Formats: sequence, structure tokens, C-alpha cells
Amino acid sequence: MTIYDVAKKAGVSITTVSRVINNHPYVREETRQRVKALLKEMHFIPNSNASSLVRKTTNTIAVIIPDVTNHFFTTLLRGIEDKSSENGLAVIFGNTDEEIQKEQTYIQMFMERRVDGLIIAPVSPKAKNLKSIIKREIPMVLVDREVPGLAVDVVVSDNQRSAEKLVEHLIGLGHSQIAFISGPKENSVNQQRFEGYRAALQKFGIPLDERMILHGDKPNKETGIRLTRVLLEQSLHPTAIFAANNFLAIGATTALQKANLAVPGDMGIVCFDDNDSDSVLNPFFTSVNQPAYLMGQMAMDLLQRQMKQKNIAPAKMILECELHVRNSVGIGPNKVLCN
Amino acid sequence: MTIYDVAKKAGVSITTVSRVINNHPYVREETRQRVKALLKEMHFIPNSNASSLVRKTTNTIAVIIPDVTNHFFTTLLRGIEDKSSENGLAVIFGNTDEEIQKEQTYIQMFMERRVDGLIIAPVSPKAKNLKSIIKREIPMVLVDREVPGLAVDVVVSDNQRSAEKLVEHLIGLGHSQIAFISGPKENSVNQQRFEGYRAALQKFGIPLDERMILHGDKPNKETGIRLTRVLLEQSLHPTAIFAANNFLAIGATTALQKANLAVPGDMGIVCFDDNDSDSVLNPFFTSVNQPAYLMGQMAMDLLQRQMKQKNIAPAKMILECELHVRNSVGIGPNKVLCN
DNA sequence: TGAATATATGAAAGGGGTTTCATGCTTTTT
DNA sequence: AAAAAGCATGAAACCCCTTTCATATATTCA
Repeated sequence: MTIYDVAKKAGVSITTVSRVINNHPYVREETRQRVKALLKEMHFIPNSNASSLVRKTTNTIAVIIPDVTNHFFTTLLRGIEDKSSENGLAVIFGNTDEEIQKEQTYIQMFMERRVDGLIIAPVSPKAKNLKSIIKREIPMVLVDREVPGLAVDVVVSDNQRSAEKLVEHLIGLGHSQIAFISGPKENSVNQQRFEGYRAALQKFGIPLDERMILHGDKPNKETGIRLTRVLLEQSLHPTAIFAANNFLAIGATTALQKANLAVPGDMGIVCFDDNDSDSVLNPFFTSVNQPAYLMGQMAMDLLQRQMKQKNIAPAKMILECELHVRNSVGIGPNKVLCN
Repeated sequence: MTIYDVAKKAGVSITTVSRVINNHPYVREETRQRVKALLKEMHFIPNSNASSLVRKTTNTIAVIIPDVTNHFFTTLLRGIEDKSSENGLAVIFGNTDEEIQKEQTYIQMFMERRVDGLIIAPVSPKAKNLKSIIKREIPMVLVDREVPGLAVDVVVSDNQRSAEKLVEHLIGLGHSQIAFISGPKENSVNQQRFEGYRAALQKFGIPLDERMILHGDKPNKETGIRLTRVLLEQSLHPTAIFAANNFLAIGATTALQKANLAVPGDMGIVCFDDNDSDSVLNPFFTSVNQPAYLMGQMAMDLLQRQMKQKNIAPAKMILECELHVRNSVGIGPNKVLCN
């Protein structure tokens, strides 16, 4: 079932059928109706692979994220998808699990499919995998993470300032021995969150203790557990933990409970991304929340901007996060109670 | 940059280049090496749209689900994606938001792209949207929901039996006035969960009270709130609510709290899908959990089976769910305490 | 050693569309 | 009324590959 079949049955050329399908004006009304009727009657469905071949556009964009199962990325993906479908674009996606090899494989896969653009939360700040995309001038926007020195659109949240808010909150409650646990040090997100942590401590004249700063590889529950154990074994006495994300926070809490330490009684915990969401009854952690859905939408806006016009100066969008004070932090030892 | 360019530079025909790319055996080793080197040097990336056109396969599958943001579907999607990428297949997806029109739009979009198969959680048990897929003999498998009378592969969980377990659990704890709230009555999932509810009550000789059975449209938090309000206004006296899913359960709990009723103190709640997951600290609801990841994998297995061989008898996979007893149900009024 | 078979390569024909260009009519403009 | 412009249509080239078929050479077999 091709336009040839339709053309033959309609007694017109394939050119005319193509024109009808694409709403080209130069078709007599009578002809248009006749062809349209046949198109419907024959249940014709155009082959977009064929048209992509000549048009050099696939109306498809690709999204590469660490894990669809992660609520932050899933919400981001939803933001992207909503904008995409509004514009008739399909979205194809892949999970990297923070593995550089998987990322590379997907990039290859999506470039072969000639996607019109990519939105990527890159595994590594080393731009190796991304070079080929840039060289081919395929529209791309980075989300969540930056790659220093790469001239490309980026949508991130204000990690440093948000981390600062979080730590200031802890300090305000009387905590000063605050540990920091996160994923890989190289990751821009962790770097910036650490900078915020450092800035807040500095602001209040609290010295940085290297032993309280712990990095793992994948920022998940297991890592949270592991790092917290390490922390506890050191016989330091932190009274609060700043976990770079909710998974680490959950891991930390789990490890603390195993060690018979109560949260927030014995240890306060704050983190990023313990979002309110209709799928969680009562979010527990005092946290700062990234506007994931909005990030997805913005990323898509930037991508479309690139798709419309090449060679525009890259933009960097930094979005504010919201502090949600909840129940994972108590009064710290330095709190002066005033009444 | 096409195989023509490579061929010219290598001094061979495009046929030979194509053979090298596809590892066809009839190429002299020396030639193969030379072409391979050029392929790499020129950063050649094959255009899969062109090859799809002749091969009539895109190595792409489509997934249509209500909402990527929903943890159940997201996990399912992950199961699908993992299997897909193992096999070099790309996945393209769409969110229906339970809207039949969106579903139709995506189906059209994906058929135009000539996907090799579709995995769908259909919006409606009326097969209208699915007919065209079947007519064209495109591999398809239904997940989560069935469409009665449609000869197609299906992967579902044992909704009826699982619902029964849940209600039996409530009855075992001394509850007999048990309300049922769910999404649309037409949806096979809700139907089967209701059947399980009815079966359990019947088994224990508890009469069905129509006023305790409430259906909404989208099975989300808002609906949960709304239905629970309706329930409370009726001056019936249920002591427990069976919510067809976790979102409804959250809505119910929210509504109860607003009405100053404690869970589980004043009202027990059970539901489907309050999964343990690394992203939730302490799941609250006593619930029955669908093996979403496994469902995704199985769906993909069935799809690939269809992709390999046409016209095989459709299979129906019914997967067991696990009961997790947690803290959302207390002792009911009929409980005889024995010591 | 001649015949049969396997190996290596390329020309050409698609696959299903879009687009350019040419052509024949109609209208409009002057 | 002739020239210019606009409308309607189709032939053919093209997009970038794969695949079939033909041809030429190298091996193996009897």
C-alpha cells in the first residue's frame, strides 16, 4: 500500500497524491476530495522512513537519561514528551545507568536513526561521547548536568545556591558538624552541590572537615548505605548529613536505623529531590526540589530553537529550586533557644 | 557522507561497502580492512531510514502507556527497554493520559514510522484504536489491561486473585464493612479487582453493599479524594477501604485525614502497587504488588516472538502479585482476639 | 585437466516517498 | 486581444541504502 497504488486507483500521478497528503495548494478541489477519499478508503498510512530520507528530518528526538525509573528523570522526560507531542515529534529514549558505554551505544543508535535532536543528561563531563554530535551539528541540549567548555545549550537547576540553602537551614537549626555524601566528584551536579555546602559552612565560619565529605559512584540507596557506614565508623560526630539526592538520603536513613540511630533524633538529614508527588503519601526529608517537569519543557524549547535555526549562541538556563522543610531534621547542639 | 563517498574513496562499488558494513562474508579480507578503515576515518554513520526502507524493518518498537510518571508503568517501561536494548532495538513511547484521542494519535504516528511492534496498555477495552494494528499484522502485545475478544498477546497480573487476597486479609483482621474504590468500571483491571473483592466477601458471607462501591474516571489522587468524600457523606460505616491502586489510596488517606479520621486507627486501607522501591523510605500501605519489571520483560519476549514468526496463537501471561502487609490496616470490629 | 564450485566484485533495480522542472490550461493584466 | 501570471498536473530525478543477478577469478573435485 503505497502512494503508487493510490495514484493508480485515483487515475492521477503520485505527485498529486503526495500533494494531497501534504496539503499542497496546487491541487484542484475535486481531485483533492477524490484522492482524500481513496486515501481513507484504502487505509493508506504514509511511510515516514521514505519521506525522512528525502526531507532529511525525522520528526523524532532522542532522550538519554540515567534511568527512567528515577522520579526526577521520569518527570523531566514527561516535560519533554508533552512538548514534543504538541509539536508532532516522537520521542525515543535510552537508559545509561551512568555507564559511558551504554551512552555511546545509544548515541550511535540515535544518530543512525537521524533524530532531529538529542536531550542528554551526560554520564561524564568528559565530552568524548558528545563530540560526534556536535561535529555533525545535530541539535542537542544537556539537562541536569553540564560539560564544562562545551558550547551547547544547557538546562540545570541552581545546584550551588540550593545546596547552600539546605546547609544554611541545618546551621540555622544548630548543626555544625555536617557531613556531605554524594555521587561521583566529577559530576557537575555533585560539584556544585558541594560548592554550596562549602560556601554555607564558610559563611558561618565552620571549618571543612575532609573526613566528612564522601563520594560514591552511582548515587543510589546502596551507595547511601555504604557511605553512611563509612561515616559512622570514623568516630566523628556529625549531627546532620547532607545527601546529594533522595536515594542517598534513603540509604543514609536505612544505615542509621540499622545502627540504631534515629532520624531526626540522633541525626538530621537533608537532600535534593524528595519531591512531593501524588505517588508518595508523606515525603519525609527536608529537601530542595528541582523543577524537573519545567526543566524538560525548557530543554525541549531550546532544542526546537536549534532545530529551527542553526548556529545560534548556546543558552544556559539555571532554574530555581524550592526548599521544603519537613521532618528529617531536629534541633542541633548549637541552637540557642530564645524563649 | 554516504556509502557512495566511501566507495569512491576506497575505489570499490557501493555494494562492497554495504557488504563490509553488514559483515557479509564475500569480501576479500584486504578489501574489508581497507573499507573498514575508511568508514572509521570518515566517521561514516549509516542512515537507518534508508535501510529500513528496503529491509522493511526499523528495529524500533513503540510503547504506549498512560503516564511515564507513574511508577508502575515506568518500571514496566524499564523492563521493556532493557530487553530491547539487549537486542539492538530502540524504543519510542507515548503517554495517553487515559485519553483515547491521544492513543489514536500515537498509534498513527508509530505506524507511520513503521515500528516493528507495539506494546500497549490500552485506554479502552473497546478495541477500536487497535483494529488497524491487527489488520496490518503488526506485532502487538497488551500489557496491564485486556481487551476481551481480541486475539492478541497479553501480559497481566492476577488481579482477581490478588484483590481477593487483599480483601481476605482485611476480613481476617476483623473488617466486614469494606468499601471499594477504583477507576473506570470498563477497565479490565478494575473489573477483575472488583471481582476479587466480591469473591472474597462472598466467601465469608458478607453481603455486597452497592453504596460502598465507587468508580471514578482517572485512578489518581484527586479521584481518591473525591470518592472517599462521597463515601464519608453517605453515613455508611465502612471500617476499611480497598483502593484499586496506590494513587487512589493516597487520595483516600488524604481525604480521611482532612476529615479527622486516622489511618489505620479509624479506617484501614489496602491497595495495589504501593511498591517497595529505592525511592520511597517507608512504604505505608498494606498492598499487593505487581511485578512491573517482569511484566515489561515478558511483554518484550512475546513481542519478539511475534516479530520472529507471524501467525502464532496469542498467549496470555498472568503473573502473580505479592502481598505486603504493612501499617495501613488495624484490627477491625469483628476480630475475635484469642489470647 | 576439465568441470563444478566457491569466492569476490559491481551494475542495476528497487524501496516509498518529495521535489524540480516542464507543460498545458485558465485567469488576470494592460 | 496579446502578454503575463497563476493554477493543475505529471515525468523524472533523487534520497541512501539493500539485494539480485551477472561476471570474473580462484579453488576444489573427479
